Amino acid sequence: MPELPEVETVRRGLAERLEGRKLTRVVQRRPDLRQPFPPDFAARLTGRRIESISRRAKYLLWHLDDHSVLIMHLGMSGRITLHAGAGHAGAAPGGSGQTPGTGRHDHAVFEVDDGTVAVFNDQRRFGLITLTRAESLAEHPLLRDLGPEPMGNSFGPEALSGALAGRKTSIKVALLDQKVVAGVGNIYACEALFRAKISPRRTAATIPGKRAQRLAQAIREVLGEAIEAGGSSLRDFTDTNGELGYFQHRFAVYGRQGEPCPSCGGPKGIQRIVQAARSTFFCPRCQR
DNA sequence: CTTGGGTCCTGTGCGC
DNA sequence: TGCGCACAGGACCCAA
Repeated sequence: MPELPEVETVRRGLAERLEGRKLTRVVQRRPDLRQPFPPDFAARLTGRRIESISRRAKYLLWHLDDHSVLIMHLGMSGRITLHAGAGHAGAAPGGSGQTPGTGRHDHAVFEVDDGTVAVFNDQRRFGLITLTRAESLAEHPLLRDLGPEPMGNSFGPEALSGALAGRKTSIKVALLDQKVVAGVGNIYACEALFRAKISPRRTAATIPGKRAQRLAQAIREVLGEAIEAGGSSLRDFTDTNGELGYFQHRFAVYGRQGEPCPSCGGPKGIQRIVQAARSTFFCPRCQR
């Protein structure tokens, strides 16, 4: 589900209400997600202060006051919601009236010292939660091979064409490789290629020069606009308050097979193909 | 090294 | 109404 813009939207919601707070209660409700929780998970977190919450690619990083870092990934269906403390008499969003954190797919619960409760929910359990040390964060196996942050200074046309050099796979499949650029997923790969007018079927290595410029620019633009819109909500995604994102209304191609191309209006319209077992949407007339 | 395919898991929507 | 299949914002692991 969540790609970079959705994870960034969640990060902002969490940071606003959890940074500076102390974890007073942590509940682990099953032994594993995509991988096992670390040993003594709840005990190692309880009493720790959350100093900051950052993001790398699609990973959320909770930096704690003992130099440990809580790493979270939302997989395809993960979400994190915040619920006001019991004394605050606010309707808990998405909680359907019951105690937050007790739902069928609520896998971990984090309560802080003002009573706010963060609930990690993941229907498909492709997400993960683990702990590491701040000193070795960059070398963590989950993070060490990630490519540049697309919104950062180390990403641009040169970095992109460098990462694509010699690769015979299609540009669409290459963009999903987190080593090429970190945080792009299926939706934004399709949307960026449309904006750059590049065919998703084009061989990745044939992108350098002007195409790499257009594509790097398109990736930054589409991700930036999606972050501003609070991400995209197709089926499960909500922000930490249970609110939907609205960038899905601005998709040019994703999920729009058969509709006229918003750019050329061509007769065949938007096509859907399958690449590496994922749907790709594009306009064969505009994208070359 | 790259690449393609299968896999994890639950849920929904469609055609028959 | 029921059943089976395709598909869903991701990313590992393994064989070739």
